[in-house]
Amino acid sequence: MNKSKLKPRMGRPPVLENARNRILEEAALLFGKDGFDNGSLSVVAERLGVSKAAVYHYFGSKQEIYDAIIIRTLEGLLIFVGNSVAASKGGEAKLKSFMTAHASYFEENYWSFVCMLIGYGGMANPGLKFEATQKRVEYESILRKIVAEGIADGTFRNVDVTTASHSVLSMLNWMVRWFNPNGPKRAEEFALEYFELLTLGLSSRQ
Amino acid sequence: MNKSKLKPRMGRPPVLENARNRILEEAALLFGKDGFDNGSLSVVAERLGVSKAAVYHYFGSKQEIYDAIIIRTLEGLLIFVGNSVAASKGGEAKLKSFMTAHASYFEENYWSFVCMLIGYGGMANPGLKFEATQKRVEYESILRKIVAEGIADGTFRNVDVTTASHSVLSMLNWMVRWFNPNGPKRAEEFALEYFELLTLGLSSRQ
DNA sequence: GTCTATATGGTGATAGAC
DNA sequence: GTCTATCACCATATAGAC
Repeated sequence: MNKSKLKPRMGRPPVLENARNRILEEAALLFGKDGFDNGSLSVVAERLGVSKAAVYHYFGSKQEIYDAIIIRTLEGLLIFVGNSVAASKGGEAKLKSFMTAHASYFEENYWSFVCMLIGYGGMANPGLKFEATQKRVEYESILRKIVAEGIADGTFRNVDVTTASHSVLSMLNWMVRWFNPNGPKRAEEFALEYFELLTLGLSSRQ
Repeated sequence: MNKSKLKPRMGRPPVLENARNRILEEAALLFGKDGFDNGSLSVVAERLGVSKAAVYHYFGSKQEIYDAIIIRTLEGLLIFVGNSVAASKGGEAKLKSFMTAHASYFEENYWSFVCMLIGYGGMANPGLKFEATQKRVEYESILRKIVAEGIADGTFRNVDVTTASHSVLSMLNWMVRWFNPNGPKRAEEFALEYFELLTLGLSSRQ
């Protein structure tokens, strides 16, 4: 008999301040933990205290949200690591800066970074936005330049630039496998240890 | 009017020979390419020419199929790499064997391996079967032993065993990011290059 | 052992009121 | 800008016939 709604609206619905950013952050947390497919936008909406439809007001699709996370994370990485490297002089110092800055940024933006790594292409993801691919190439080229210049000025041995660059990125990115954000060890420490191992080498031969 | 089925069965339905294995192979291919969530069992069934229900006759759930792929792949890796290492003498030779055998096995069992890497735990997967975790630890301990013995007999510098082991596994596993199964370069070549770089070091200092 | 048919449930996405 | 309500879809998984 009672036709009135259970929860009559008393006024205007709450406005979501800084909506796009908050959605991206919540989504990154969710996708990072549960994966892109398992992370539901209903949960994102719920956590922000709005409806799912409200989320769709700001982004056209789930994929669009994911892409935005990746692009944003890559952009930040590029700037942060780029600046850090630029502030160092000499091949070894630059390489060390690259590695520790990368690790720092990874830890600081943990879930977004995890998001990026799991959908990173890697296993041949053709849907990846061109913009992201471009930024990734740009990022890798910073590292390649460090290695190439180090070889040119005699700081580094005459190794293959691609092999060396890839091995650095492998160690840094696979760190997600060992790193625990709540653990005692900072990502930067990992990076430093890798740096020393890689530059000095494992072998005791001279 | 015609009540007869379009495709009346002439006899017994086809028997799926070696059913479990064929399901695992087809599923590994699918999961590796599309991911666990996107890979549908309907497709597996279709490709094998049976119904989805038939697949469920052999496995209780989708997760069970996935787990079986991982376990099987890890078991094979453990045996293959273990034998290869055992056949080599000396720290450097053993490490080289470990790395090249790992790469070989990776290439030979490409899609299953990709399956394993994407759901590998890494990003804190609590659902991972205990059996898989155990095998992973066992596998890692082969490598740790190589490094530790190499340090003990003076072949290697006195590095941190965990750091060194992790850097080796990082390079090998993140290879999935650069390796193209249809490309000109074999996985073993990657591994060899990483081996040389890691043992000799990047720096030209003596 | 395999089939057809269906239960069940959750997802992304949309329409239209306010 | 946000809501409620709902659509359309497709997945896993199951029941029961043959």
